[in-house]
Amino acid sequence: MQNILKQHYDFIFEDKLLQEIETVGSLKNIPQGDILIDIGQPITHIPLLLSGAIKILREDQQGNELLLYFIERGDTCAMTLSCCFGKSKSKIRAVAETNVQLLMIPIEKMELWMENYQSWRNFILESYHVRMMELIDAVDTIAFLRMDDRILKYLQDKAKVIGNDELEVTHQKISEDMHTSRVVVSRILKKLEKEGKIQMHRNNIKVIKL
DNA sequence: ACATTAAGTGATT
DNA sequence: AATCACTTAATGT
Repeated sequence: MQNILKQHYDFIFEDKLLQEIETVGSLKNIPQGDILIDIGQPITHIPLLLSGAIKILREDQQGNELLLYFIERGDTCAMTLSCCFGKSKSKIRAVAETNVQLLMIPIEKMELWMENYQSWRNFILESYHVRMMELIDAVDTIAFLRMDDRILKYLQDKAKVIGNDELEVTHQKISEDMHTSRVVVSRILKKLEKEGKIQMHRNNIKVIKL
């Protein structure tokens, strides 16, 4: 575990902080598909992502989901950070996109480290910034791109975060993430395949244009 | 062989 | 782009 921690955070955190993280943090392995944090849940820990990828979803009153963005290793969840400061509950749902390895830090450490470690302050601020940009990007995607571009972007992002251009996914699942109907997804995927951007098989889509 | 689930298609709004 | 109704194809039992 020391190794994994060092591997991703060695250049970010100072040695003393790394040691503290090690003693205070608890290592967690989450299998693919598990919900890490759901809407309305209070936040008790800050997750540091060691490996794998997480997708962040929003949900409407009817229970329809909408994908906001993915989080990759070396990142943390900005929602969690925001909740720590505001002492509010989660406004989003986080689902393990792949098997995920996390280091959970109790939120009590947040303020303490903010005061004592410059590297921690920088990390938090940087995370906020990066996440804010992601969110703007997500809004642009939803507001300005048409469904076919949105789906292509979705497939590319997904391929990127899992590090594999072969996606095991059904049209139905895509439609849920994109908040549209399966029929629309099928038609658009068909179009993308004709354009040579993807290849389709049952339960499997290969992304050509990355 | 049959049931189930995934994907394709035309028509309508 | 959404929805309906229906078909076809793949897969599990």
